[in-house]
Amino acid sequence: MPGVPSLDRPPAGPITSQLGRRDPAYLDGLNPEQREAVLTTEGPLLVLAGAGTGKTRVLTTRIAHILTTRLARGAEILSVTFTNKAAREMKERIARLVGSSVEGMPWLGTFHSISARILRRHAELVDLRSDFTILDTDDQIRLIKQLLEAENIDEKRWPARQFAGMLDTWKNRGLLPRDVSEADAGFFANGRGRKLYADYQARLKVLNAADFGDLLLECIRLFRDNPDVLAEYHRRFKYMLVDEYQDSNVAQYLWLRLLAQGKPASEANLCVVGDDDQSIYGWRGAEVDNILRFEKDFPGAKVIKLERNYRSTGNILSAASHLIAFNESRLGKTLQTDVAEKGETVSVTSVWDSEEEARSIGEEIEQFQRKSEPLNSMAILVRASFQMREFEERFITLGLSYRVIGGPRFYERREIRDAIAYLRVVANPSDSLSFERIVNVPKRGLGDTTIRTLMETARHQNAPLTAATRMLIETEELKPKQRTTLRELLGQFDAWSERARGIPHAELAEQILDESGYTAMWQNDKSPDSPGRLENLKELVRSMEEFETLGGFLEHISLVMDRDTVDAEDAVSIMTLHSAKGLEFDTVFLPGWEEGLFPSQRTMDELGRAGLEEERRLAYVGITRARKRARISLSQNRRIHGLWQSALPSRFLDELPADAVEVKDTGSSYGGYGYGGATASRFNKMDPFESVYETPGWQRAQRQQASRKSAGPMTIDGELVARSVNDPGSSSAFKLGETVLHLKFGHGKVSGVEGNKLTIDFETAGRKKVLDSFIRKA
DNA sequence: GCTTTCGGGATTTTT
DNA sequence: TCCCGAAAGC
Repeated sequence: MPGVPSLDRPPAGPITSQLGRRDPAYLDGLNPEQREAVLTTEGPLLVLAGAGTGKTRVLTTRIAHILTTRLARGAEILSVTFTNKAAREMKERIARLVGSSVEGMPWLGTFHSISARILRRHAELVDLRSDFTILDTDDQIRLIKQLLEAENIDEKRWPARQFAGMLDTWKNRGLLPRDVSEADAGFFANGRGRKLYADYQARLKVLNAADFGDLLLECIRLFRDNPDVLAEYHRRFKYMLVDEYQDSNVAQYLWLRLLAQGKPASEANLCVVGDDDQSIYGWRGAEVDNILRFEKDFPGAKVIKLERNYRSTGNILSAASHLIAFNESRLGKTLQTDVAEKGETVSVTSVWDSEEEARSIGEEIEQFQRKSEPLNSMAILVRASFQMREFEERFITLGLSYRVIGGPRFYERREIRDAIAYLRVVANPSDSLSFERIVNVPKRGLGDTTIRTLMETARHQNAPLTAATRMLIETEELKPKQRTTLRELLGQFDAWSERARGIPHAELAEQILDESGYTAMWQNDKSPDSPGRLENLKELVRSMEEFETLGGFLEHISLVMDRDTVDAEDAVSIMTLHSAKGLEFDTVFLPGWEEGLFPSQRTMDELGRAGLEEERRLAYVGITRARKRARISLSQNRRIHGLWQSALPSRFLDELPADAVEVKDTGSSYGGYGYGGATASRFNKMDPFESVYETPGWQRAQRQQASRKSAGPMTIDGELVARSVNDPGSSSAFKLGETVLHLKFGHGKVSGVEGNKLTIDFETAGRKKVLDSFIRKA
């Protein structure tokens, strides 16, 4: 192991000096704070790592340090991440540092994969068998639908999706059926929410299954009810590390606390790393509070702030820091850079509509491309995925290669889930849900009636679906045709299970797909996406080869829903702000900075001030993704759900520091009479427009104006929503030739009406195209 | 049992 | 506006 310090050093005591005269190579290049975070191995430690401050480096180096100084072996370190991607990355980096394989770190993984591992070992203690199935959202919803039907609950009125969402929320909070308050559960299906939850859990046990939430909850139950088991893990884990701690939810917190209880809280060797300013998953149950109160939970915890940013230019950091400072609930960090160069200013560009936004960003990208900037170094980060389409369309026209990150995941595709269902039944014939999924896929002439009979028998006999089917085909209960079909299908499954022992599982999968008629089903399908589906199936078989056993592959599938898109092609990335966390690019485009879209109105409605702060953190995440250039844009008009809506500039724009920001105006690009300047005004304190339209009075006026128009536009936080141009009942209240007043452009005469878009000749500003919601009669 | 049509809904997303 | 998922028709 060249370059790695010898393994027989004495355990590290307080900091460097005892490590020997010369520091080990892995500490090279760490700044003092990072180094301290690595070397403070004993006791609780909170590392607050701002964006781009080398968080992952600290984590991996810390583990490398523990390993090389022999404080613990790999198997004695618990290190938890949220995503499989992060876990994979850490494994790779530790391997690079320590120079050996990572096989020795069995407890590095996500909360869920580690929980699954623990549960399989002690399954019988939580009423499961060790081969329990892990349900994903899709399975979960199918199961809930069955329950709703059994309870005679109208699925139209009480959608299974909604209940799945509630279950998720409860499980995130660590609530069992008995803990759910009536108030919480009561409204669903007229007070049957709690019973449904209990029924659902009972059903899971019958199916020998656990959903994602259960992986954690059952683990918590296991630890609480079996102190001896918990003690075993206390002895095992000498060091615990948690990445992205700001994203942890209540259940994960409880899980962690139990595991940390082996010692008094003030002595726990627990290191959590995170950034309260990057907590963007509150809507999914993450509790920023976990990180905010770490010091209370673990008295005497050391807190180390990493504030030196190695990623972005001064202007970008200044913009991000200035913005995030508007949040009240934060621990407070300030990013600093050693680089004297401030770099390019952050630009804010106002455009007429989202089409122009896509066009101008496309042009800019082409310019960069001409200057030999790789497309890989550029990204477009949007708030909501519907914004992506406009860019895709534009880039296709331009012939600009792009890739969409996120989006429908590979393992969620129908053909993949079907194929997996076949494999699951082969691996575990009592997997009723999977059997049910594919029993009539491809179509085998088994309808509702047949399947219902199967399920009822299974319920009466308290047996898995396959076993029930086996029984039924020996009776006269089914029609001869169906009986034969089922007998043949079961025969096929028997044959496959038999073969599973003899041949490689990838090969087996191929045979199953062919012999079941599944491949043929898509080959005969004329729809345009069937070739893609066949391609995906091939890809699935290919990816199976990487696994030793079928079981190993299926476990991976259930827990690792992401797929590495190792895409060599040079392309611009398009993704949501959420999926951009943890990534970085030279140039980042941030479109759609408009009130209602970003910050999202819905978040603010649902979570109030906390929601606004989370949106602001999202903006912070977005800006800090940029190394050299951040380009913000906003559109004055946006079509959402087919409705034209006028938009006000995002309040976040006001929170950017004037000296790091440059306001551009492409108003002219809309046929020469674009409605530009409104944004500029937000940075120009002389302009009356800004001061006026933000006052409560102006907003009230707008609201009144809105309510006066019958069936008129809705009000969004005091802002008028533009009406559809196509809506005949909503032609503008303004007439040609009428004299009007615009808050920015002053007096003018209406020279054109097009739905609620008006062309107006202003006395001073000339001809402009504006929305009527910005206009008052003079 | 399979295909068409209608209606409702429409952020962010991992495991 | 557009897409997806459940009832009606063949």
